[in-house]
Amino acid sequence: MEDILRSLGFLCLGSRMKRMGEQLQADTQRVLDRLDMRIQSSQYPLLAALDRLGPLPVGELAQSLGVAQPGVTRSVALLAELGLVEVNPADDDQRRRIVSLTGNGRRLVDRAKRDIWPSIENAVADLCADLSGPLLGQLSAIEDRLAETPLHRRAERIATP
Amino acid sequence: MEDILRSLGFLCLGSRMKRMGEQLQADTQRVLDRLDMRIQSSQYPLLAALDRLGPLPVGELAQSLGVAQPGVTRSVALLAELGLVEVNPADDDQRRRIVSLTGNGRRLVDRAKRDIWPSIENAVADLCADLSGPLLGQLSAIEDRLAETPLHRRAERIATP
DNA sequence: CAATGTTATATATCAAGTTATCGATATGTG
DNA sequence: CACATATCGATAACTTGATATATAACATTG
Repeated sequence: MEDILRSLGFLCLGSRMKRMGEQLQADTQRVLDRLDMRIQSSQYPLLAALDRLGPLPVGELAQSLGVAQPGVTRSVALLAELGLVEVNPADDDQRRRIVSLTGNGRRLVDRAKRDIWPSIENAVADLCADLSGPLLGQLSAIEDRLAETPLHRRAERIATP
Repeated sequence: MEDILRSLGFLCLGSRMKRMGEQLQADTQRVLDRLDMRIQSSQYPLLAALDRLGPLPVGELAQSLGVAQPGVTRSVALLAELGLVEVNPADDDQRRRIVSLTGNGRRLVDRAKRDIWPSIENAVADLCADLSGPLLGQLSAIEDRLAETPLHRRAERIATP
């Protein structure tokens, strides 16, 4: 069965990258599911941002993640519900709401950094290893490799030391 | 402001590709909006599939687009509402519903192929021109170029002959 | 040939992104 | 100081992807 997005080349690059991104996220989710991490893979970038940059107001969090502000508001509400982040008004400006990791959030991130992220990162690096040349060719290679060996099996194989 | 997805490299490749795909689709939409095409950019792959492969049942359409079947069912219902596609039961198997372009759909696709798709394709090709080397570097270059000159301005500059 | 199983599609629900808009707080100026 | 304007975040409505499940038609088999 012909893969239309692949055949259309540059014309549908956006749709194709979105599709690949979704597949990678879904595969990553399967890796996370095997451990008892019960949050969605899509929430990790927000936690990682707080880890790297420290407490941030909603707007700056949105900027550093490259998504629109309402998306961050929703994610923060969800993570606050789970007790992983908390929100406090800024001292100097009552409009700004500063998001920070809670103790539980901190522990989860530390554990993820130690036990999980390395194996995901290695699996994706393995997926993209030794690629070169034009973008469309690299994308095709990644799709082919992923069809052959899904990401969660690569994460098994490449156990973290 | 640090771009977290970029900093995280392979770990968040899925989120990053999804984000880039969404931006490309949104930019493409802006190109389409300037003409009087009033359908969403995300519907074009389905129309292109019917154009290239001819009438297809829902399931095969889903496979050739690389998306799940319910998504196709919904898109088809929408395009049928607009009078661009029609659905008929297969002769031999009453379960299969064959999707095909209507006269209006055919005309829209022909017009898009002549007037619009080439300029989008050229704009994206321009965006990706002269890239080589590792994937992450190419993605960064595309993000940088897109921030400097959005796709819809590239489509203006590179008028189709 | 009736019962059971399989397949194709539709429907329901959820997730996560978007834009547009509202309310509350800051800010700046006449 | 008061009022107009700007900014921050929340909310609503929509889009489009996903999965799970229901329904209807076909296939198989005892």
